[in-house]
Amino acid sequence: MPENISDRLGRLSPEILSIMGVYALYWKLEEAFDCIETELNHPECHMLIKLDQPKRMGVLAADMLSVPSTITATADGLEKAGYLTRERDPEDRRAWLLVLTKQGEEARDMLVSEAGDLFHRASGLDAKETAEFARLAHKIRDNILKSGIPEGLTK
Amino acid sequence: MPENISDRLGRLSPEILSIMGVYALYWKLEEAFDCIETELNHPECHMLIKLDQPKRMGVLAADMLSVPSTITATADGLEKAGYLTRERDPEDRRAWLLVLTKQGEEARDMLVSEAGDLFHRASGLDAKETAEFARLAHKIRDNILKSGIPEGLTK
DNA sequence: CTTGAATGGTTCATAAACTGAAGTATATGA
DNA sequence: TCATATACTTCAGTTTATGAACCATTCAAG
Repeated sequence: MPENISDRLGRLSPEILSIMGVYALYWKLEEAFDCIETELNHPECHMLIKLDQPKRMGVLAADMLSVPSTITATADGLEKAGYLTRERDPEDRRAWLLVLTKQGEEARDMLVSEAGDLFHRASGLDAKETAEFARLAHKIRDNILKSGIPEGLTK
Repeated sequence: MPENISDRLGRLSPEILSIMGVYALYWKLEEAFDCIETELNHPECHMLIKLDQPKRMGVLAADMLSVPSTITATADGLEKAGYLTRERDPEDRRAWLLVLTKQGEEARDMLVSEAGDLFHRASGLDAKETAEFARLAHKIRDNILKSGIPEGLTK
């Protein structure tokens, strides 16, 4: 019965098409994340990927459009499992820097490479299309982080 | 202190850039969804948007990369609130067709228009870039639905 | 027909994830 | 030095998602 699943979407606006594509990809990636590193749950994977360098928890919260308490919980898990350590930020001793351990670095490298692979398989895009998609996605992310942090749009 | 939030991502692969962009956009859209129709929660919004025509619950589950029990719960909420009705599919009386009511149609129209607006504001893309992004996103979604339904990759 | 297996949804108990409000410690400015 | 703001933590409560067992209908054989 699932013959015409990707059905007549022609009349939908580019914005809705974009949103549907983004949601499909997000859901697919989340689903696929289950199958690589059983040790880690989703938010831990997300945080690990973002820790390409030591970062303050507040920065991560902004980066992940999340709130401090969520970041605390996720960091707790990663710290307890030995993937990172908390170090006081010398520039502001109220803040913590999350620093990956050796184990954390290795897990992150693995994750990043797996995720790249995943994107490739899930999206089905070739190199040129991927580059173009990445360019636009990067631009979108910049715009979101720029506009999303200072104000709040509604709250 | 949040001066260099969108920091040196130059060395990240296009795949990771894409993923980060997709996640940022997804999270931003989800956050923004909170602010339009307080009556509806997120999964209900998603389902409503997908119901551009009557659909079977199984089709929706495939479409949303979800499982039947989740679809049941979401449909229950929408039905109880008067946005849709269940009708037996005449072609297979085991299956239900989810059909939007007048109220559901109106809510959907509003949502679709709001979501389009949201995408516009969140992404910051111009019309040409949006069209290109939509083209790639649509292609990605097609690929995911095509490959995602039959097999399962790992399970 | 009648039977057995497959399919479309539902129920329910549980787990995973997120959040806001109140609290602690440090910083900053008057 | 004191008041206020910031960075993070704690915790209790909500929301969301899920798998396993279940019911009803269909389909394919005999």
